[in-house]
Amino acid sequence: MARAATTADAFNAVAEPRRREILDALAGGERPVNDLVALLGLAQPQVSKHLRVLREVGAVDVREDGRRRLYRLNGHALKPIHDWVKSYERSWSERFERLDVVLEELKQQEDGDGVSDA
Amino acid sequence: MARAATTADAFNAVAEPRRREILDALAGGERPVNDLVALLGLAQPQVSKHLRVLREVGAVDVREDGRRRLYRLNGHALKPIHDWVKSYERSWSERFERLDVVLEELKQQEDGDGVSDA
DNA sequence: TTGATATATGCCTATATCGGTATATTACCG
DNA sequence: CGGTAATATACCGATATAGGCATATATCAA
Repeated sequence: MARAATTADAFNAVAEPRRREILDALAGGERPVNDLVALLGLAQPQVSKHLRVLREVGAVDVREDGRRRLYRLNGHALKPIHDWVKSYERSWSERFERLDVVLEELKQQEDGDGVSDA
Repeated sequence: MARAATTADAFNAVAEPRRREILDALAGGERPVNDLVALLGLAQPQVSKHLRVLREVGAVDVREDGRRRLYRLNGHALKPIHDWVKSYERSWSERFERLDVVLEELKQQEDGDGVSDA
């Protein structure tokens, strides 16, 4: 079996740096494909392909405008990523480290206080 | 060119669901490989391979203990993911939507107040 | 109508997977 | 020492890429 399809979920779609760049560019607002081509310095077909992947996982929406297609960010598709990674925030956040210290102290007290059902 | 290596960065490493499961399991504390094998219901070699990928991006650390190897989570490697995805939080968070409303109102007032250099 | 512009798609190649199975390596036990 | 347990690695096969290039499609302009 090969690796999961990039269109399988947002995690896979976003693993490609170019696609993250595209999303970052779209964070500034709706844009036609050629704008992205110029901004990212990629070939047009590649940009279209990346946009297709992002569309398939729901990270962008398209709107027709004459011969142009305007792509818009739909950050909601990224929520699962945020939700997952958020639970690891305590690993690096000083804020959470302090919280852990406090909780540990509380636990020590509790143990010492003999909060048993005796 | 093929897809980027899973060891290229945390984004790629974490795109694989099994590896996320492994990290989730390690969130509970240090564990030997066989524990993970049992927990995830995967074959041992697969677990070892996934652990290798996670090690290469720094998401886990290993410690030797006799013939076992104890793996430990190193969530710090996930910070870049968190940092990136965090900026999209406003896309779905009601909290940020309300903030946007407030900011918009402030902007309206400012415009109406004629804060010009005239 | 003819041509130019904007975008999507098809085809090709090289590559890095991911799972499965067998095996090598190292440590522990009697 | 011989055997078993714990883990890593090698090899294989199938597959889904990602980029490059050509081209189809549709819209606008003269």
